[in-house]
Amino acid sequence: MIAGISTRLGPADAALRRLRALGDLDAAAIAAIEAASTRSRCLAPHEEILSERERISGATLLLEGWAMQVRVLADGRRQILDFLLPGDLIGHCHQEAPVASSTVITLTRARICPAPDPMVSPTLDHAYRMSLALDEAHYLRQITRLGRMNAHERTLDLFLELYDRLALAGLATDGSFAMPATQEVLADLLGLTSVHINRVIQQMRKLGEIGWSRGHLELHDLAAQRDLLGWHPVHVSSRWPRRD
Amino acid sequence: MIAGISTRLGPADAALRRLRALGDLDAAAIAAIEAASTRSRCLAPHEEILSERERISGATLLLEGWAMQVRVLADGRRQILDFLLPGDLIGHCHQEAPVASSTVITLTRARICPAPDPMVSPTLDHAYRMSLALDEAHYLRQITRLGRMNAHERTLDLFLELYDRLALAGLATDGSFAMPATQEVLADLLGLTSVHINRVIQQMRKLGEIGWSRGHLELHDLAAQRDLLGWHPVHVSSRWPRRD
DNA sequence: CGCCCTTTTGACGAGCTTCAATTCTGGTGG
DNA sequence: CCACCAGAATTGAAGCTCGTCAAAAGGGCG
Repeated sequence: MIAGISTRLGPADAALRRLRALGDLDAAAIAAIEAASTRSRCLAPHEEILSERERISGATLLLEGWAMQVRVLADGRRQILDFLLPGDLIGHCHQEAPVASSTVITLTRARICPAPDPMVSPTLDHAYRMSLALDEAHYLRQITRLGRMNAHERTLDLFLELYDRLALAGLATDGSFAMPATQEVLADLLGLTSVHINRVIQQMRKLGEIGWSRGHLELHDLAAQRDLLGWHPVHVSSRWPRRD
Repeated sequence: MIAGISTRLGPADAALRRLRALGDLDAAAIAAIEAASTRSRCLAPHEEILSERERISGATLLLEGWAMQVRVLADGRRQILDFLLPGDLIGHCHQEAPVASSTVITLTRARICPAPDPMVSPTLDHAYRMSLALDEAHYLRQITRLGRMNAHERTLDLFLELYDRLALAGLATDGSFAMPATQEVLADLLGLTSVHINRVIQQMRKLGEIGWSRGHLELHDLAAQRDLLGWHPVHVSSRWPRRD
């Protein structure tokens, strides 16, 4: 079992919570996820899950821990495209003979398992599609962050995104959550240097916007920060439509 | 007919070429596209095709002209997320009851039609999936551009992307293509100001990297520029697998 | 021909980077 | 239990890229 994660819950617990939040799952879907999670395997930090431009064998479900999609330029500059959190799908895509569009590396110790086939239940298929739509929303948000926000806004906006995403999996409440990324990792995601991120973070602490110590992040006024950044709930689609 | 576009070709010509480049289309697919293109309609520049957070009625196919996915911050800052070029699908997504993830506006005069239902042919369905995968690749490329490239690299990288995308639809050859975007539009896509874009462009002209006048852009050494930026062909998937 | 949008230019300032050194922290072994 | 170590956070000084403001020049279309 991974340190810092409750042992009273099944290994798929957070992931299951997230998928259920994306759409009601029927018994078949839940059983399939629980079955898949028994074939999970544990990864150390910085282990590669997918390699850019290599074939993907099948979709993977991230059960515990964080991972990141990464792209590295010829001269070594690194851009982190997105974080992957418990319950996120890795290498899930739209086509046969798929090829990884980016490298995926664990950030922390992590547990993964093969993602159950969406054919087992239309509700699971729906949840997967929602997950894909959310991925796209995250990319668009990241583009906006990098293109048109300053360092302070980028950092705050990222924290708000992480809070909402982790809350889906039950891993964040009351504006606070476990934050395993280093400032250097944040810098590579936000298109900044770790030195500058550090200065921004210190200012945010001074202003009382956040608290961050020992891997635990606290957002002090969610509502105020959200409308500072023009937040509105991500709403990619309605719930799984029920037949009346 | 739209000025500057050959009148000897059907209105769906460039779009059809692009989709055929994404995977061999069978007769049913081609017929469906040609049928859909007879129900096309013409839009003026700056007309809205989709509105963020509103319901999408169905996917749209861009036949001629350019459009752009846009997001506007509360204080008016604008980020262009991506350009949409002839043959691109608009509002194509993974789920029922879909909601637009961003606003889509025409950049030039444009012609659109309802995208034919992918159910008419598995080859068409495959082309649509390829198109989705390419969209994702464009987002990731845009994130990398904004996060880890300087102004000069961003501009060059964008031009190379546009060249490759337009070439798919037969709208670019020998390193040159019609470029309808203003420098201000480029700035809003590349996360810069139009003043700075202007200075970068002038430098590129002086260095002999590009020529750009009267809406026509020329890249002077594709190969050299490509490996300057670590280019490699976008390869999201194999062609439609043929049954042996 | 004249208007409006786009491009271009200049001067100045701010935000972020770079480099380098120092302090802190959590984990390890004696 | 404490000394030690490596990675992470922090600090300072200096400089460059890019933004801002403002004004002028160009170019296409009615």
